[in-house]
This record gives sequence, structure tokens and C-alpha cells, in this order.
Amino acid sequence: MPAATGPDRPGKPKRRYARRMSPEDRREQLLDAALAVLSRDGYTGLSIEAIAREADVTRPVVYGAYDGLDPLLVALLDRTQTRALERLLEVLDAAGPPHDVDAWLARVATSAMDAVRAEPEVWRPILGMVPGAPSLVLDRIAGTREVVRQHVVAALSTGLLNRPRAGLDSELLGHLVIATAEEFGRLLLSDPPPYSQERILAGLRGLVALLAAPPHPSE
Amino acid sequence: MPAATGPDRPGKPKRRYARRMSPEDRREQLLDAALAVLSRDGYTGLSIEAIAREADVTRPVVYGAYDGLDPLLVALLDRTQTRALERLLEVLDAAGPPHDVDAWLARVATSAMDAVRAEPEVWRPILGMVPGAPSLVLDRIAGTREVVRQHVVAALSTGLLNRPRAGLDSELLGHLVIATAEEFGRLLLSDPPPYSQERILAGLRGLVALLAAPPHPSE
DNA sequence: GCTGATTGCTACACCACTGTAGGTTCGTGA
DNA sequence: TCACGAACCTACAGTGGTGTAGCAATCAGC
Repeated sequence: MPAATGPDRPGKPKRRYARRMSPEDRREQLLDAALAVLSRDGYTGLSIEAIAREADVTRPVVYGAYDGLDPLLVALLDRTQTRALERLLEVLDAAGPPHDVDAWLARVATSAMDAVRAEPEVWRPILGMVPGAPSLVLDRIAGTREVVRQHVVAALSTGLLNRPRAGLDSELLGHLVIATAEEFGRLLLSDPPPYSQERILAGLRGLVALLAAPPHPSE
Repeated sequence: MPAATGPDRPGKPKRRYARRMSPEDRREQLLDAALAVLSRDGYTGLSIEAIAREADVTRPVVYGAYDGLDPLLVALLDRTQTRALERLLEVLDAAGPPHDVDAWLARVATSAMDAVRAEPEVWRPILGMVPGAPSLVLDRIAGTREVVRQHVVAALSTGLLNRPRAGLDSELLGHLVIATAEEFGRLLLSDPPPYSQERILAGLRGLVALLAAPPHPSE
């Protein structure tokens, strides 16, 4: 194959200028690029360099938008957290008040699972399914998780379980509710998915039926 | 401060030869070093270089013992998996047959928690508490977890819950049991520990009491 | 004590990523 | 149309890790 001797020599390909963007647009685009790299290569492959490549831009552009990888990651975490919590609130909002606990929970669970499956690239990192997560990320997730757990605990103790049962530690139970929800999420996003969404829902109903059953009225 | 002009010039400190070891001993020592690095710096800081430093040895020695970081990691995972499963078997063994399910579970849970707390550096990586775990590690953990889950499922369906209840999906329930156990483990190893071991045990008993309660005998 | 096999060390070439200084292109507004 | 500021690029020096070739110390057996 003869060397091309045209106006663009292979020696210095002279990169084409990337489309110009306002700082905000660039930032947003870079976060998208970072998320794409993350989904493809995990945190291990996430670097300023990789993000720049993904966005088809040179490194100085990235440094112009963010002061380094950590600030960029923080911004990505902010955006992800906001989106995730928005979705969850929408779900709770659309489900209305929990008059019939069983039906309400089925509605919430169904739409929550829909939401998770609709945006796997958002939820897989949250559920710990992306390899190489640094402590910055783990800490952030733990923090957010704790906030959500507080809400769950509040709901549990103010009697979403209609009869607050003696001997049940709602603080601790909150952890288990979260852990269970996360496990379900992971099952949903596994590849291939080991259980259908219906089966998971059925399992949940069975469990709740058990917990919500009245204490045996002997005596 | 005058430059030392003694027999050992600072220009070429001429590293002291490390103690010689048989290949097997060296391998074992390198795994220990790797585990130490892991506990201190996470997978992010885990490199051939770091392991060599920790073991006070040069890189070629490490390459002599293992063909690179991945094989070394696999060896470490093998060792960890063996140790962890050994401990769990010991616990099950010491607890005897589950005649009284409630008491049996309390015994098992107690000694399992003791075992976990006795070797945090073994269990923290298993429970996903060490940042930066690459997919090699995640996959391995998932595999082992699946094996353990199969046992749990078997126990569940052959009626460790004395009355096999209709409408309970033991396959799915197995996931939840594992997820719950892992969450408890994480709580135990958190720093600072948010709950005492007794409280966790109490929570577990409350939960089991609920699940094992006879279905309400109305009708 | 010598000697040879074994174990460890030094030194090198290489790669990927980090940050930054300084020149270049673009596009917008007068 | 032209000039100027904003946005982008090239190029370089620095860091830390990889893997290997070849030399040096050590120790076991004679």
C-alpha cells in the first residue's frame, strides 16, 4: 500500500477542530462521555484521557471544564444522584397514598423496576455492578443510601406496616429493606436476567403477605 | 547537614539482599503482602510494584513467583475462598443438627459473626468493602456466592423452615438470605460499627420468629 | 574452603496517563 | 470585512507502572 502523499500526510494528521461549545454544554457532554466509558470499561478504564477520546476532544478541553478526574466524578455523581432520586420520587408520587398496603407496594415495586430497567447505565453503577469503583464513589453511594434508609425507617415506624410489631428493630429492618431492594435491582440488571420481573414481584408479594399477616390470635 | 561519605554512599544505597526463600514460601509471603496492600490501599493501589515494596523485594522476584498481577490475584482469591469456606463449614459443623431451628440459627449466626470479626481483612474484600475491585474479583465473588446460595436454597426447600409455605419462591429467597447475611456482615465490619453484635442477633431472631410463626389459624 | 546452581538485584526500554505553556482556529459583533 | 476573545490544539516534561536481560550474592553439598 503506497504512502498517501496528498495534502493530509499521515505524518501529522492535524486533528480537525471539534465543534465549539459553551462551557455548560461541554460539561454536560463530558459527563455523558464519562458515563459511556464507565459502562463500557468500568472505573478502571476511566481517565481524563479516555473521556477526552470518547468525546472526541483533547485533554486540555477536559481540564478546562473540570479541575481533574475527581471533580468530574463528583459532578457525575451529583447528576446521577439527582436523576435517580427524581425517578424514585416520581414513582412514589404516581403511586398515591398507601391505603391498601399490598396493592400500593405492588404498584411501587412495578414502576420502580420499570424505572431501573429503563436506565441501566444509571443504575448499574449505583448497585455496585461496575468494576473498579474508587472510595470516592463508594462513600457517596453509602451516603445517599443512608438518606434513603432514613426515609424507609420513618415509613416503617410510622406504621406502613399497619401494626407496629413489638420486637422489630426498624433501624435494622431499614438496612434489610434497602439491601433487598438492591438485590432485586441487581437481579433485574443481570445479564442474562435470571428471573422475570413478574417472578420477582410475586416473590415480593409473598414476602410482604407473610410479614403483614396478623400475629397469631391464640390467647 | 553534611553528606555522609561513609562506606555506604547515598548515591547508590545498594539494596541489601532479601532473605532467600523457597518458591512456595515466597509465594505465600507475596500473597500476604498483597493482602496487606489491599487492606491499606484497596485494589487501586495494588500493583506488582506495590506488592514487591510491601514484601521488601524487587519486582523480578514477584515475576519469578507469578506470571503477573492477574495470576497473583487468582491465587489470592483461591486462598481467600478456601479460608472463608473453611470457616463457614467449621461454624456449621460446630453448631450440630438443626433440631430447634431458632436456637440453632442463633448459634450459627453468633459464631459466624465471630468468625467474620476475627478476620476482617479476609471478609471485607468478600463483602465488597474494598474499593477498586476489578471484574476478575467481582466475577469470582459472584461465582462463589452462587455456590453458597445453592446450598441455602437446598436447605430452604428441604424444610429448614419447618413448614414449606406455599407461595414462597425458595430460589429467590436464597438471594435475599445471602444479601441479608452480607448486609449484616458489612454492618459488623463498618467503622465505627453502627450496631452491636447482640442487636444484630436480636434483629435476626425477631425476623425469624416472624417467618416461622404458624400461619394464622383462623378458619 | 570451593564451586555451581539458585535466588535476588540492577538497569533499561517501553507504555499510558497527567498537567500545563503557548500557539492556532473559529465565530461573533462592530 | 476584520478584529478580538473564546475555545481548541500541539508539544513537552514529569510520574509511576510493566516486563525482561544480564549481572551479583548466597548457600548447599562436596
